[in-house]
Amino acid sequence: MSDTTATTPRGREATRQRLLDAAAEVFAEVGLDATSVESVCERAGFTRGAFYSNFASKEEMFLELAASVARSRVAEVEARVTELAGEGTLEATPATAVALVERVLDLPGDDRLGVLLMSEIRIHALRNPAMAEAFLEQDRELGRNIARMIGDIARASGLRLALPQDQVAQLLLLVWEGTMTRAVMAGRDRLGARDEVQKSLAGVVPLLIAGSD
Amino acid sequence: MSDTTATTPRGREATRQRLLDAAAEVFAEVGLDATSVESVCERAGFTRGAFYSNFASKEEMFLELAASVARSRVAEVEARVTELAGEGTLEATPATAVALVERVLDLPGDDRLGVLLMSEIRIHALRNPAMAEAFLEQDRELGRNIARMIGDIARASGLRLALPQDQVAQLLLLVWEGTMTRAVMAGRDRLGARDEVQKSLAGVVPLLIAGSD
DNA sequence: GTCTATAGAGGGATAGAC
DNA sequence: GTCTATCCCTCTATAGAC
Repeated sequence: MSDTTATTPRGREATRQRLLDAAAEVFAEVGLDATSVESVCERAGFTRGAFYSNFASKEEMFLELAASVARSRVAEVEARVTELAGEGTLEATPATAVALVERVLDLPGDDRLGVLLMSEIRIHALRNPAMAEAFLEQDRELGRNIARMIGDIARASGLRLALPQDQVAQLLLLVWEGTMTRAVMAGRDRLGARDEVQKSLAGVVPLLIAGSD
Repeated sequence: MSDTTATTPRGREATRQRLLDAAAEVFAEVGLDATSVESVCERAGFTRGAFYSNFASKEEMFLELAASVARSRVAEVEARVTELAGEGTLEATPATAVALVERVLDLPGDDRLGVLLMSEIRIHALRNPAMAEAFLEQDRELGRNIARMIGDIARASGLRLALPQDQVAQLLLLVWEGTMTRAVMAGRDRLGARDEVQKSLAGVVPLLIAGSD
């Protein structure tokens, strides 16, 4: 059935994944430098031997995790934008456009741990040119997808954008990120954070999408 | 002249300050956890003995540094807002208001190292409730001052705000921070970063301050 | 008040058993 | 492929000299 190339064909992938999942939690909770390989292994139910059989080092694993998170986020947003475009449910007023933006940007794992993990990735990107390039590329890719959605909404609804698509998209991402961060810092849970983000967007989005037709 | 209470009256304060300055750099460059007390002392021109004579631990020093940075930022912004109000130079159009906002928010030390240090402080605040409270209080205080300035400008210029003062202020801070972070990550120098921030603000500010009478 | 020396703990990475 | 044992280095924090 499944291809049995080496010794534990799907076991290896499963181990890698369990280690990566555990690492995502620990990295988020205490940061890369304060994370011991042992603590990751413990949470995943392995010992250090398994870790070093799958990853060259703690840093290499962090890079892989960051890349994986970036891919997931971009793919998820792209899928939602495409889905939205396919549904043809893009008619909106400046007020109801907020819900569409929320539907696209409310990513899975964008809870307390997710925000912490993204913050951890971001600060390492600030210090590491290679990571910075990858981070900014993810940011641009997210921006392109949001810009596409914004453009679709404006076109379908006869609304005029107050700023160029790209700038609107970057602004939305920035408001989302900043508001989420502040909400998490204030101890809001997932619902409370969503609430604050919605309030922020409800203020900003109508200014960006002015009615015209 | 100066009060000679103990042994080295102003020498002690000078040592503390040199250690704090050195620590600010190292914390920014590599992060709290990757910082060794030794590296801070080396940069300040001392050895570990001097450090532990002045600070209880690395963490305690970080807290003190974070508090000091927060105080400076709040004080600087407040001083500029008050200065601006005193000058009576608050007449502005939606376009020229950008320069006033810039003049207040372009803080000293808001270069690459400053952004890194604030990011480091922020991520620890995300993980530490006590630091979070202090960080959010600084944020609110900055917001109050910006809101005051925004209100003054609108009143003096006969402009109408598109959103409540507080929300406008928070949005400006958020745009400032997000744009600066992205600019630093892209490797922009101080001038390049200012440029990007100005472009962002030039887009957003006119939407927030709509002309009326 | 600052320096040198050192104790003591922790963690990254490797080697070899199974 | 995973586990156990271990090497070795780094770092925090303290004790005592000056």
